[in-house]
Amino acid sequence: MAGGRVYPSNTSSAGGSNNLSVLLQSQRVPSSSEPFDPLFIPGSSPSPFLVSGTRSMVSFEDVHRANRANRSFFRTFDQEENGDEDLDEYFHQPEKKRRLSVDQVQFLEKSFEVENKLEPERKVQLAKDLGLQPRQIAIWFQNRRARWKTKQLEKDYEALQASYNSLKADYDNLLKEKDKLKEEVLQLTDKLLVEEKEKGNSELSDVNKLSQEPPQKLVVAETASEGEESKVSVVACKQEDISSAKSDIFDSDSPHYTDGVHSSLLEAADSSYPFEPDQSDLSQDEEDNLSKGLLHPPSYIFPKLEDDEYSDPPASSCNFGFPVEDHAFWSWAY
DNA sequence: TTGTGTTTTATTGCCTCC
DNA sequence: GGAGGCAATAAAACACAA
Repeated sequence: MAGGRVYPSNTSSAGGSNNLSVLLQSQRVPSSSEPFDPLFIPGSSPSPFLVSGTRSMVSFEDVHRANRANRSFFRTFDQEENGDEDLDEYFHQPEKKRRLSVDQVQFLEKSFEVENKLEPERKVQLAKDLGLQPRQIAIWFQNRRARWKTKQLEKDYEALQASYNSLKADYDNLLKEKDKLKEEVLQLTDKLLVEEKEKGNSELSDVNKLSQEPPQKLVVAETASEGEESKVSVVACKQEDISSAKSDIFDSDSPHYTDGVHSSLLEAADSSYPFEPDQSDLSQDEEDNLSKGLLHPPSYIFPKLEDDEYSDPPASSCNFGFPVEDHAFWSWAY
């Protein structure tokens, strides 16, 4: 026994049987046709249940008659009591567990719905009403609470799973939307690059025509608006990405630079700069190469080449025209 | 009929509360 | 320290397929 607790054995009539149950046991002579009538003692119980100890020898005419077809412990009793010769063996064999009747269980269920905890008074009252041992009532409530807890856990789990599935669906939809937007941004970026490239080509041909003119003409390009400058940087950045060879343009270690000063500028200042030779003879491919920066870029594309920016290309040169603050966007998009 | 899985009843040991 | 609750578990009762 746990903790010195002494429980009257529910499977032993010696432990918990009262006088009534002893009387009932002694009178128990069920027949296969009417197994309960001999057990019925009119007016002997205030409740429809009259059980002797754990054997659950019930004599409840009302409930019994209403539930003859029900599977109850009476059926078990009937099955086991098939003749007088078995009776003696039955009464001497070790007590077996008997299930409560459907009506007893219903009664207990109703009581459980009202309150799942069992106060001592209620326990005694239920035991009286059902003709069971108070200990049986306590055990039933205990087991019933355990079942309720298990069911509750299952419900909680299902609720959590439903919530998770819903959230995951939302998340998946957001991911799809993000990919869609990402694709859209790429398409728009490409479109912008193509436009800038075309614009660059047309301006380049203008420069080629003007290359014979004094250098102060180029200053006009240098004083271009800030918006135009950023657009140009878009082209420059994309060029970087196209080929590593092109990065030489921005590399301070590149032979194209002299002490951080782009040679083209120095050469541009020199009227003898060989850039001038017959620009009109440039093929379309060469012009493309020029616009892609494969050749020395014209100063109007890279204004202020003398600045330290060129020895150490700013991060913003890689922002595809977006301000630096938009890096958060790109980190999100990629 | 029998083997097997599930449900129900009951026990045990530990813990908390008064 | 006793009463009662709970988790783990045993064991009987039951359901059901083969």
